[in-house]
Amino acid sequence: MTRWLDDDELEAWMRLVALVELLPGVLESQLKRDSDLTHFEYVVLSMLSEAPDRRLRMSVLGAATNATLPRLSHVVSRLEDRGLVRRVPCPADRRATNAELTAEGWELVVEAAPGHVEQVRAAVFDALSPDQVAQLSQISAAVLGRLDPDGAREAAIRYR
Amino acid sequence: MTRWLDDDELEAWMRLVALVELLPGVLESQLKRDSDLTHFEYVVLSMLSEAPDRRLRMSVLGAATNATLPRLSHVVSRLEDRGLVRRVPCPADRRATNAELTAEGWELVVEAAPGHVEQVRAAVFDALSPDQVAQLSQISAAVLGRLDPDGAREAAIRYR
DNA sequence: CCTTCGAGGTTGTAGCGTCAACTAATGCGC
DNA sequence: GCGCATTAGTTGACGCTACAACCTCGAAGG
Repeated sequence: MTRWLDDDELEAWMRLVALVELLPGVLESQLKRDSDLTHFEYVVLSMLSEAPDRRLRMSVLGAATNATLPRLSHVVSRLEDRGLVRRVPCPADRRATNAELTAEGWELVVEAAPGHVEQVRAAVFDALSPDQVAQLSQISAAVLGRLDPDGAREAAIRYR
Repeated sequence: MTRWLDDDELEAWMRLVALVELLPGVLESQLKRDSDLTHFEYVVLSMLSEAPDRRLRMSVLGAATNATLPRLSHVVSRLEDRGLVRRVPCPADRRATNAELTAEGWELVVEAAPGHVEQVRAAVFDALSPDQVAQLSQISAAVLGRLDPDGAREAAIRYR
């Protein structure tokens, strides 16, 4: 009945699972050590830093970072406590909240970015040929299409 | 100074991050719903089910599943409470502990496996051509080499 | 032997994410 | 304009993971 994975698929799957298990930890530890940030916190700050007026609506930010709203809300609260982000009620729609990067937040991302990018290079891109980068991009896109049939594709905001 | 990511790298990276963020959730929810298991719990049970005598030392199991020992210990405790796994002190080395799959544990994996494999197909392999599967395998291996310079490669125990 | 060091595991705590419940505001139908 | 469903977001409780402290056993050196 069940179509099991053949040997090639199995090997690919085992490796992908290992990658998914290990990659986050590697990113976290560098960011935590150097900037006291979670990778997800970094992504949030980074997204804000690229947005017009360094400000985004919670729901947009959530979609852009692939996060649930509760998760984002909690994280923004922590960042707010640290003075890196500010919550601003949206005048247009009074249900909505805008998250806005503070000056300190901006400084922290700017200072965290180089180390993070280097870590990403060291962990991922230094191991891949240009062809493989293109393949990875295609493959990820294809899988994302399955994982998240709707949005998430417009997370194409600049990451830097 | 810093070598930023070029456009292709950036796109690949954004997609990979999204994949790493979303894939676990998709796996978890199917397993949780159908078998009340975490993906990691499933992997643990699965590894045990393929091992000789359905038994492995904690440290070996930890290496095979890319888990830290504390994490594994906690998980095994939970599985033990549910009667799926049994801890057996190792007679040869009295520091060591063997985790052993119980009959109930075996039954649960056997019954959980088909649904899980189908989910993996639906989420990943159905989206990829055979060439892409091979590419993914290569790419993952290359990155893993950076993430985990030593072991983890011998996680080649059968997954089924 | 006896000491010391390292390996193998377990336990406690604190932090992050999820889920469900809840509040508040919008907009649609009539 | 008045309900009612829907959208936006927050909050609290619970579960899982990481990290650090700890304990026990084995092995190596003298």
